[in-house]
Amino acid sequence: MPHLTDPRPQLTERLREHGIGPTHQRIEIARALFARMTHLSADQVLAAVNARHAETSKATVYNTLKLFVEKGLVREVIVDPTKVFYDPNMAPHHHFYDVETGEITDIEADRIAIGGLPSLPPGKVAAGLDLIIRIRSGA
Amino acid sequence: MPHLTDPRPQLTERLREHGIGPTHQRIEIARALFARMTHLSADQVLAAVNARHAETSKATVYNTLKLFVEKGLVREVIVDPTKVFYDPNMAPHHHFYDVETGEITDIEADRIAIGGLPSLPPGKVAAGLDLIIRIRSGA
DNA sequence: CAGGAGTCTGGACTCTGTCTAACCGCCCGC
DNA sequence: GCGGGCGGTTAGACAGAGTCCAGACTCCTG
Ligand SMILES: [Mn+2]
Ligand SMILES: [Mn+2]
Ligand SMILES: [Zn+2]
Ligand SMILES: [Zn+2]
Repeated sequence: MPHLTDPRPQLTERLREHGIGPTHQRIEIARALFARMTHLSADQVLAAVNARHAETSKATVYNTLKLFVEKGLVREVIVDPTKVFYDPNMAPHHHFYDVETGEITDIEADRIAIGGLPSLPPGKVAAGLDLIIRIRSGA
Repeated sequence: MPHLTDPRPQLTERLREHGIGPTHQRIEIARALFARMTHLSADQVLAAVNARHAETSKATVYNTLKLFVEKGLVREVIVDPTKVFYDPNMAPHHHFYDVETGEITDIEADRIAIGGLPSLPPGKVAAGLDLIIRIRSGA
């Protein structure tokens, strides 16, 4: 009996709740994201999942991350022009992005008030609102 | 005598104000951006500059856009995970991003009030604040 | 005219992400 | 048990954005 509870049954349940068939690879990818609760790139997910021994291909990591986004299990964070990060925190929130280190930090949404949002162009609906505060080490 | 005034002297002056030596290629790249006053990708700049006949290499377009950003002549807009857009509008402002068409539209900064910004991590200074409203065609 | 700093360039290269066609594994009907 | 079917996985080829490099060009200066 492991000291800490095995997270896999919880992850399996979470995948099912989102209409995602829980395969071995999908559970491991979800575990990489939800165990750390940090912002990981596809490459970092691939490395994390295959850390002990090769389990999952690059194609499956990309396919699965796209599926997770479609199903609302994780969201994309677009701050670095060279790669997408995946965020297991689905609560409304914003981000600090350190342009020197690449570090991404959450900002709780209710700490920030955004007022006077303009009306959307006709026939359009909002699909998301991203607020990114770019920071660097002090002058 | 051309019907409209030649924009090149004005562009030359603008480059000099930013400490950028005004070469032929740099003037043409600046013209592509400031004549249109829209958000262009590096590829679109390359195409615009070479529309009549080949004038400027891909390497020079990338080098020059990076130089323009360093010198504060234009800014990057990071909304599309596959490419960077360059924005000649340096006034503080935000963006609509249509996730279906890729269209980027400006939102004047003074229409939006952002309150309760959290204190920055210690030793860090703000390098920029980006607000992106992702939109798509209505349900 | 020689030297040198700054700039420009083709093309090779890297990296992220996509695609394809084969393959695997599980379930289900027989 | 046996044969299909079907969703899922895979290696590796491929595509596109962006970088790097070594050579060439431009222009100024001594
Ligand atoms: Mn890129
Ligand atoms: Mn990319
Ligand atoms: Zn986050
Ligand atoms: Zn803009």
